[in-house]
Amino acid sequence: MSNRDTQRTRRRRGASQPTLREVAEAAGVSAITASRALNAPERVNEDTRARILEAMERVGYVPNLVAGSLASARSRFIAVIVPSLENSVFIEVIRGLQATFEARGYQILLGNTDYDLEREHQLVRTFLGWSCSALVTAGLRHSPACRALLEQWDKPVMEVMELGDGLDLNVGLDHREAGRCMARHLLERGHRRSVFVGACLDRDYRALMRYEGHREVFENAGHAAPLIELEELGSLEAGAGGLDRVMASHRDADAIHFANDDLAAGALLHSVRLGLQVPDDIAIAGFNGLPLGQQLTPRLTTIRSPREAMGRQAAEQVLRRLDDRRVTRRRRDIGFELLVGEST
Amino acid sequence: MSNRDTQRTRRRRGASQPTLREVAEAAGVSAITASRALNAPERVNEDTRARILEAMERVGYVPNLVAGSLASARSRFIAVIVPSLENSVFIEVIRGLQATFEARGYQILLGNTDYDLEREHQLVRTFLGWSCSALVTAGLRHSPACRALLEQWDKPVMEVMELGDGLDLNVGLDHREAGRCMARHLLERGHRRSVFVGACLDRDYRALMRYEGHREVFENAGHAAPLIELEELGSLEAGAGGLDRVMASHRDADAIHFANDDLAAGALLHSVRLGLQVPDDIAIAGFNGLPLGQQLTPRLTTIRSPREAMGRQAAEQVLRRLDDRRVTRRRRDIGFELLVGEST
DNA sequence: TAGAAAGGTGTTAGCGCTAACATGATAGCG
DNA sequence: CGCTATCATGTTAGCGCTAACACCTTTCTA
Repeated sequence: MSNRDTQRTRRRRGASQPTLREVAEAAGVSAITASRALNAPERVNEDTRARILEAMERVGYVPNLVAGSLASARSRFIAVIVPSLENSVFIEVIRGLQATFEARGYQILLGNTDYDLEREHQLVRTFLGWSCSALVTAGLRHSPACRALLEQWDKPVMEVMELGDGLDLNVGLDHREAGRCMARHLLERGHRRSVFVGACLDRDYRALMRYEGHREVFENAGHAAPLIELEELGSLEAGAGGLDRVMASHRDADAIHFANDDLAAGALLHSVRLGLQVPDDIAIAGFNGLPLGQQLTPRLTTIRSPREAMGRQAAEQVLRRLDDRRVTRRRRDIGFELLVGEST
Repeated sequence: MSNRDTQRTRRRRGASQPTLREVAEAAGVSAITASRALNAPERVNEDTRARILEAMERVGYVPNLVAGSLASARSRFIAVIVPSLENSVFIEVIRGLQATFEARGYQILLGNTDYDLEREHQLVRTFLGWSCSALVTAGLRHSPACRALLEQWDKPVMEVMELGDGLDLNVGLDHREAGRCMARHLLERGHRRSVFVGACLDRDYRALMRYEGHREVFENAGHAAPLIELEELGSLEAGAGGLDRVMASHRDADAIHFANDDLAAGALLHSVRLGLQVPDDIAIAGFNGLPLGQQLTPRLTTIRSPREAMGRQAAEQVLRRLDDRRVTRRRRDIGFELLVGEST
């Protein structure tokens, strides 16, 4: 008796939530049967299961998922790591991931690196500590320590956004080719003196890859491929500023290839204020295929990348793996589409 | 010996990650000291701590946060529940929350209800099962069961977006008053025949509150306050369609008060295509204060709500509570600002 | 009709960590 | 010098759940 009292004083939570054991007692079964009623219904007799569910309802049982994860050494978490939440591009990928994973009962753990590889490493460590079922990260670049950590991890790792030699699974598009594609289009339209305008290209290295594709095409055709780098990653205001800078420094430019649609749309809107005719005075092209570009007059020429679909496909590949089904291709090119508007 | 063998065969994970116990052995201390080296450094001698950290580094220790949470009955999770990820408004709030919580070492668990209160209840149950430290949810409306669950929960609950009688903490703005504010502005500018255009007002009930404020002002001034409801929540295309519908059904309208900036901007861009003069032929007003509206010509009259700041303030209030500091006001009006452009 | 297979449930022993209490050493004090 | 206070560390006992195995019953098979 005194022994029992001692034990009781050492309990952490006096009046905590009802536990599975209490539910089991209320239903006249063992704890493991109650556990199975939730996690493996097909292994429990139907009547027994109904009795257990009724007991759960009655006592107000809320499963302790932390305890379940510890015991089973897995959680229904999917770690998702992106470099930024400012950029609508990542939001759309997240949306695709979230919809697909949530429908299958997985919970997303969202991490934001702010374009810092060290921060990514730290997030990966934290997420591994949560026994995630899989990890999805934007991009193929990681710190060596982070790469090592992920390589020795035995669960699916998915890298999205770009295409290349990845750790495990990969769904993305070829940014260099996208840059080439737009450059070819500009040449076809007769624009020879095109300026590429990007921002923070050290962090937004996918935009840099697009520039490299652009430069390759222009230089192969015997033209220069000047580059202007802005300070702000992607906003309408920055795009307006970009147009001003091109007008000031490249007075003979006949086209601007912007790193993204936010910049391009900002420039297009600004061109109205400056009284410039697009594309006659200057052509404007973007990247992303945002709806805004299609609502402007003239419509923005851009490249649409299926971002939500990318998230969805990535999630499906990961789920295949989690279901122990064969993953047909570890690397999957999601492609892109040139949308020709009247701005070029 | 045979006993030990039996035990060994019953282990779940043969070659699992190194545990705290192994780190402790490597450093020549007990497990609890190693635990304290991470979670309560001030309670461990500096040299001992350095030795432990070095051992962790050496063996590649990754803390098992699931086990820690189970033992301590708390996690560093903050549940965040929003009705949609399509709407940039929620994204911005999430950004504010995320930045503030992440800086303090909390991890956000993001849930999307798709405007379904039953789904919200389910998410709340799941999140409580993860021993979250606090819960942030968008809006004051919940299912009765969900409300009951949250009321008996003993951790901070924060409701954001709107202002009113909440469960616990509340940071938001008065949408009815915002609707009144814009309506007064329209009257001041001489617009008497104003149409309110919203979308899915059963789900976007905050927009409905703005309409009610709008109607109150117009009716008190002796004018009608017609309402048109669109099918799509907020997109440029839907806004263009909204303008068409107003032109078709209210030929004498002199102003359109849109439920949000996406719709309003869509209409403004469409007005160019229709050859309408804004505001002379028709005035256009929005809500949200998106950057896009300020880049259009004419600039969009709208109401700016400080959404990222709302997220940040909400997070700070919750952190105060978690730090056991006094929360000065449980309800906090974040306010709004009328941005007058040339579109009215 | 014996034996195997399948179905349904229970017992036991942890998962890896930390709360609570315990202990020993050192410092501070009159 | 004995007393308490503080610091640094250790021992013990779970947190609530599920994997692994065990066992009994019922059904199927040859």
